[in-house]
Amino acid sequence: MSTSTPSDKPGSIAGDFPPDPLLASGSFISSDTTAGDSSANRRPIQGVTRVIGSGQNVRIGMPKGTDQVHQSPGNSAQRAESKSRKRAAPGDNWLPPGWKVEDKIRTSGATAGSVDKYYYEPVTGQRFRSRNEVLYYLEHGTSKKGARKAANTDFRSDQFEGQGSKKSVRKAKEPPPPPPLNFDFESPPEKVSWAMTKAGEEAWTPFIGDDKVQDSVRRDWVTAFTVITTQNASKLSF
DNA sequence: GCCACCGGTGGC
DNA sequence: GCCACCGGTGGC
Repeated sequence: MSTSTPSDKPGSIAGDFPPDPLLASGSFISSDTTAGDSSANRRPIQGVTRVIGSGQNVRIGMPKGTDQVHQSPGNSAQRAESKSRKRAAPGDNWLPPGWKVEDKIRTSGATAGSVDKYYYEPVTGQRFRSRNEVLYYLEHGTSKKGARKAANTDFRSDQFEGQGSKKSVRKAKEPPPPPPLNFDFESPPEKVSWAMTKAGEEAWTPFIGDDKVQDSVRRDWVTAFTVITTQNASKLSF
């Protein structure tokens, strides 16, 4: 019983939304969709899964009365974050707004009971298996391994970049193009307004003045934000 | 010892 | 061939 009342918020505004997604790191509201049947589930036996918005971390399930640790988030979530190898993400604070995290609990095998985390890109629904994969995607705009396919179908091709160019057809193996981090830190937009274009959806569209910000630009923002907060967090001096 | 990450594989 | 899942490992 998903209870996502589409019609609440009596006098909900419509003009100026306060929080700029780029500034609010882990805060995000997500209606509890996916009741566990939508699409992913081809196998007969499957573990409990839980999709949540970024910013929180829920762990549920527990095959067989195994009494596992009762997670106690506490505040130890600010330990080592510098290293880029393992054990890097305390929480999911590094996740850009809109991304979903799915905790999948294994139900069989020698590792039954352990949890796998999957990250979903908000627009395409692409799935990633680790923080590294997500960061790579954010920075390169593509995943290393030809991407596992998307689950969603909310494509929104950018309607620009004319230049009548012939879009290179993705070659099987081709080193990713130069770092696509395009953000002018020197002179960022003075004001950005975010409007919800689809009620009930997490589709916020940025506007600068009356001009809609290109989706590709929006992505650059996300990338810049992520890069900064995850790789240079301690040395900000812009 | 814990746990994030990724390789590899088996089912569809 | 695609995709979800498990196994195993290496870093902490």
